[in-house]
Amino acid sequence: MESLDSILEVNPIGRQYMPQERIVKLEDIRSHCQKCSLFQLCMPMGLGDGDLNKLDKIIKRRRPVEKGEYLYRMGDPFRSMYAVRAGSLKTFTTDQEGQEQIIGFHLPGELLGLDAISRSVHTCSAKALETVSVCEIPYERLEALSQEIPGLSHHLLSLMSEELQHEHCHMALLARAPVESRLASFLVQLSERFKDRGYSATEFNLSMSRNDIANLLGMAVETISRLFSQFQEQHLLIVERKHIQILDLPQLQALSNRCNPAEEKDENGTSYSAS
Amino acid sequence: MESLDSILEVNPIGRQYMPQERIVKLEDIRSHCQKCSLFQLCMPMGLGDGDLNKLDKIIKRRRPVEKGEYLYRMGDPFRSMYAVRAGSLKTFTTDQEGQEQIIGFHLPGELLGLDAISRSVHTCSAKALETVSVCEIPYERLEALSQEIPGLSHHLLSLMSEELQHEHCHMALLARAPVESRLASFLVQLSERFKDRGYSATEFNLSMSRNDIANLLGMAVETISRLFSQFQEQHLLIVERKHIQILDLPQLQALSNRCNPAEEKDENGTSYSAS
DNA sequence: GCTATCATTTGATCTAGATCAAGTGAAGGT
DNA sequence: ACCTTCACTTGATCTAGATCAAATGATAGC
Repeated sequence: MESLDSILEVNPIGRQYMPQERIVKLEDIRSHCQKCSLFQLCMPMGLGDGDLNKLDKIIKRRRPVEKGEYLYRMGDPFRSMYAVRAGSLKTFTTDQEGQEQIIGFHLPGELLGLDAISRSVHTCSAKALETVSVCEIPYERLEALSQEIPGLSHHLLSLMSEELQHEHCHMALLARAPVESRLASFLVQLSERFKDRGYSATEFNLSMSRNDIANLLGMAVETISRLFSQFQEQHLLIVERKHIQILDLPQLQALSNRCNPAEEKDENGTSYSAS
Repeated sequence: MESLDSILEVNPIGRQYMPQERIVKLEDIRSHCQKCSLFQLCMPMGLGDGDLNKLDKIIKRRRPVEKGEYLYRMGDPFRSMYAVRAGSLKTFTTDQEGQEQIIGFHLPGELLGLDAISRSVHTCSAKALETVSVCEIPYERLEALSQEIPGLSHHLLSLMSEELQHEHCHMALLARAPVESRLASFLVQLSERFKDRGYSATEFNLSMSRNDIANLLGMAVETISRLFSQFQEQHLLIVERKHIQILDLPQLQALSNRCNPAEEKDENGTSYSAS
């Protein structure tokens, strides 16, 4: 019996968002972090075989989550973190008026749920954008394990710290960037994430609706639509429905004037002036 | 010789932003987490005396950072975290064009630097808004300590998770909220933080400029100014220069329609529809 | 295959909030 | 005490992007 890993691996480029065609019997699956092609993404530490086995043992597999279903909801008790194996999700909060605010989209190899640690309650909801397969990692056991495996808790901190950095960029985007930069930035980021996962950086499918993109980027659906058309006219990309082909990645990167480290240029004298 | 703790404690309400009037000789200060009035804020774990002493030993005190000076800069190697003892700072990133994006303001009892863990380089700069006194916590030693003190690394994770939650709220604010809500939300949050620190929830001084507030909230200075005037006309508050007196906190809370958990109302049938 | 529903596109307006342009007032340096 | 500078306020305009309004195309259920 084939594991989901290999199914994921044989998925042709740009098709990682297609529903799985094969049905995998739950009882036949073992987690096998060691063999998981995503391992480097979700737990990239220098673990020995023994440690890997320990980690392996606490990881549970869940029944795949179908498109539109929740992995967890805001307010649910926090018991586990999740690593995406295949498919994609969105996480979002809901305010008093029921207005949804999307926090992010999550691709294979990414961990979610880390924001719930402090309150032991999920502070956002996670909903499948398409059929999703996840590894469930009971937090209590992970924490116990981190006493045994040095470096594990540093790794978790490191992951959260990266998430914080990413959100800082996103804040800058929402606070200052014009709409073109926002969408460009979104696309460049997606492109990078696909590349990291071994997929094409220039051709992929969007699993989320225009509405979701608009929501994430703090703009109206219509604006997203117009921008896609505009980018296409400018020969930056070709878009057809969910399918994106990027033609001019450098130009998109230029547009997405991201809040990059701005590479230490310490020769400016303005530094110490109070503002 | 008086420690900074007691200086902080005797500061009259609403004056925590005033520069310290006393000069404290560095060599006379011991950290003394045990006696620090802020301890509950920065390290609220159930630590025994032994553990407290261990923590105490690794904490260094730095020369106060004067207004306008940097505690650290984006790109600096990450070696320590910092706990604010007195005064306040802002953290911000700088993009390629030198545009600054403020991430947040930091009050006594708050930790900063956690976002730098993953890259071992600071990803934002921290600048004093007024004279600031901080405890420096060398990260390497803290990490070593977390092997000895169970709960310490959970606490760090918990702190970061809270920061993530806060930034999710802030993202929702930037993405959707009208300007009145943004400023109201900012003020309500400040009020809560002051209250948590034992200060007045309704009367305080802003250590940051209108410009900084505008930057944080993604709007123009002029808009901030107009809103302060408007809120004053509506008798929500009295503002004079840096000094704020909140008259109608409930109304401000109502305005700041924050991305609150929206208290589980699970009876809605729309839940499982794909979006 | 047919139909209802929903996502997306495109065009036409409208407006919240930015930008521009003067003032005004505080604070800090000499 | 005076001057310079810089933070803040207030008013007038301008515009990016939202909202409103159709039309079109895709998808799912029957």
